[in-house]
Amino acid sequence: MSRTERRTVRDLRRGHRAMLLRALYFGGPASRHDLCAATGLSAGTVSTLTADLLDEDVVVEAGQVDSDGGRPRVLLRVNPDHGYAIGVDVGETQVRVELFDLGMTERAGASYALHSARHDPELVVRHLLEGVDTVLADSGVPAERVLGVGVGVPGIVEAGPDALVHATTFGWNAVPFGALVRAGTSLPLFVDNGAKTMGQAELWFGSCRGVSDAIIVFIGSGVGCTVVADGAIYRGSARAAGELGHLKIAAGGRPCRCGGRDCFEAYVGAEGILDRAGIAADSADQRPALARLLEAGSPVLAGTAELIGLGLSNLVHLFDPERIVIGGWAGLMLGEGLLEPIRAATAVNTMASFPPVPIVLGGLGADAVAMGAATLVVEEFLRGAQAAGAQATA
Amino acid sequence: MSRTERRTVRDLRRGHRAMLLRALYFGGPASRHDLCAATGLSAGTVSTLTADLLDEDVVVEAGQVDSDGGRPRVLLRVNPDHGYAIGVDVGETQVRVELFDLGMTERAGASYALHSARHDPELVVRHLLEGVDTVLADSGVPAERVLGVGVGVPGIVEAGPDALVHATTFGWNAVPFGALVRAGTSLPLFVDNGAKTMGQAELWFGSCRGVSDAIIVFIGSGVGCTVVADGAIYRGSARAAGELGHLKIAAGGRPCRCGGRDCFEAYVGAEGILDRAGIAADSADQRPALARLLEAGSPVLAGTAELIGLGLSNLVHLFDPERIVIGGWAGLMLGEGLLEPIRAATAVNTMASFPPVPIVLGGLGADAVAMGAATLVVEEFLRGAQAAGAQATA
DNA sequence: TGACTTTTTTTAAGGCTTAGATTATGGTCT
DNA sequence: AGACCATAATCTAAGCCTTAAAAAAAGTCA
Repeated sequence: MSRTERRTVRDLRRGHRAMLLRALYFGGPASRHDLCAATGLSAGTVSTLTADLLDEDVVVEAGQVDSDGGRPRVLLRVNPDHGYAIGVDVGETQVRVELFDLGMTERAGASYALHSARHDPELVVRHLLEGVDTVLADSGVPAERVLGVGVGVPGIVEAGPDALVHATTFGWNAVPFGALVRAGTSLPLFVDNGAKTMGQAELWFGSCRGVSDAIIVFIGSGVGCTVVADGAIYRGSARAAGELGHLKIAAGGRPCRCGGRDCFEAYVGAEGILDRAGIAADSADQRPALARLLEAGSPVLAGTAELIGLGLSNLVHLFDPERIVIGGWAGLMLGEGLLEPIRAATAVNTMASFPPVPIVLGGLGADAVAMGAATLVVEEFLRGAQAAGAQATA
Repeated sequence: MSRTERRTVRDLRRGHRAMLLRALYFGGPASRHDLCAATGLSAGTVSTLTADLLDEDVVVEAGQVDSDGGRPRVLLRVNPDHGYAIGVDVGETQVRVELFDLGMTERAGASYALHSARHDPELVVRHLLEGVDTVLADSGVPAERVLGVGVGVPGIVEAGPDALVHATTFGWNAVPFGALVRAGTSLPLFVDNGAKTMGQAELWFGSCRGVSDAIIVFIGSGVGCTVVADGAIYRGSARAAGELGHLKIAAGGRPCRCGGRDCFEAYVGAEGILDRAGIAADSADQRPALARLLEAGSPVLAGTAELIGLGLSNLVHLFDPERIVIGGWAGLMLGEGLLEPIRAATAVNTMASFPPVPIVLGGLGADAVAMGAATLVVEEFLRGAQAAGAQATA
């Protein structure tokens, strides 16, 4: 039943243009000849398409490669200064705003601490807007060259212009986050779950590069995940897929902050782990508290690895991924010491007929959420690839 | 990263042709004018494409619709006799072979009983091949008009020409099922997991018609499921996705026939239910035994509904479906009396931020596996839509 | 019978890709 | 140094495809 779109002969060109741009973006500098091989297009088509892109300054030349007996090939690459993307991580402890060029080099950043029970949407939005102004000023990038702002938030983000956010841990219930931000800026806006933006960052630049079926698990205070199916993020019918944190994994009856019981997150999220170890920590203190716990050792940790493995085996059975990545600040901390037990527990709980699934740590650190949020903007750019000005004023 | 294919101007026509054929196949009889609206193509294109299809006898006229003041529209539909598809259900208790025309009307069928511990691959293949000969003879359809044979088998089916099958319950470990069948027939062959073929049948003709994100749960002796993502079946990296049966759901420690513990199937599959109720039944006797249990009532049943609801809530959290369908012979039997408790248990275990998910029973009965297997053949036909002869001899 | 509707087919125009020919650019051999 | 070769990039002619508009077909209604 999968929908196929009507296509005109011009869509071919648009599609090929996007293909070429993707190949150039992810395939580093390449000559026109290389692009023929990468895209399967003929030399003539590559030639005219690249001429367009060069004209528009989307692509620039990047030196030559000496040949051994022939005309040297001219390398091309996406112009990193053609446009910029702002990524925002709305986390439990802070709002982090970063400005990237198209090459995903960070040009400026700003952070605003949040305190427990002070996750007022208006405050968060004020921080966000101030952050945008700050990174623009610090980097000297004019606003009209910014292709958009991507935001990663906790909880479920409904589709639609208002981007309604449901985040139980923030006490947000259908907060029109998108509408609030749009009231303060005219930049194109993209809002998604933070675990998903992290997943996209790992998919594009981290431990999942080139993998087409993968799962990226985010472990912070809470737990979420990104499912990558056939190279794209799987979102489900209401953009709520991947709510790994509230999977029911055991019959111990442990209450979860979502109001339910037996949720995965209540056992293996940082808050859950600390609580099970008898440590009460304010959200801002969880990182050091977890670090101390890991250093001191605790019987809770072995059980945590077991439970994570159990959860991951469920993901393997249902999604059959090629690879699993563990990220998020707590996930990265846990992974340092517990990766082997987690791998073992996952294997034990997985049927033998499944091929063994590599489990690795995220390669981008804890900043991946903001970077991934910026990739939402770049994704749109790669799809359409209009000139920067045209997009910003649309 | 999602791959885009290079396309030539002729691919446009091929794509539009397939689009048109799909619209006609699923949209019932329609006039050329209707097809313009359905596909978005211009009248001219629809006219030439349908002319081709009529020439090739893929499509036939199906009467006229009287107009009120204008040229009457000529209705077109896919020619049901243009080709035929054979679907095979390799189940725990029998091998069922059915022959369908393109309109999915059953033209002939044959069954071969299997007995416990007699799931020898060679025997199954012999039954299958004999069944194919029988349905051809009974229906009078010449073999060269058969577009292919689709087979639904238990367990995991690896991609590749040999179609290696791993089915622990049959004792099959990497059985080259496809190779064995191909040795006995030259018809195009499609092999997939039986739960997935059933899912595709429900998606095309049953309780999931027109739904683009759904989950179809198969409950028989064991348990499996089909994940429909964006109108297509989600298969994962090794075609093993959707192994719902071996999801870990509780910490009761109940052993599963897969060798693991706490598997969903060990609790809510027919075998598991009967076992928990203290009834030992040979695979051939499970249906009547379960029927008796349901009639007599048992405290095990309420718990079963609870556990099914728990499992379904996990699916909701991870996949965010628009709808859940319960099928399979045991699922349909359980659903008659337990659908409400299952719905309630699912809702209780699902976070409030999820929209409520309708849970319904399969609409095609227990024969859906074989029908779905035949749809694998039709799916290929709709993709390429070559003439019947050309495909069979390829 | 003639005006009006609606459906289909035909026709002219414009765009796209490809394959092959041509031009550009530099190395290699004598 | 100059002729010749190899590789890269561009140009050109040919073939398809879709669309929009015009024309034809087939009825209804006054």
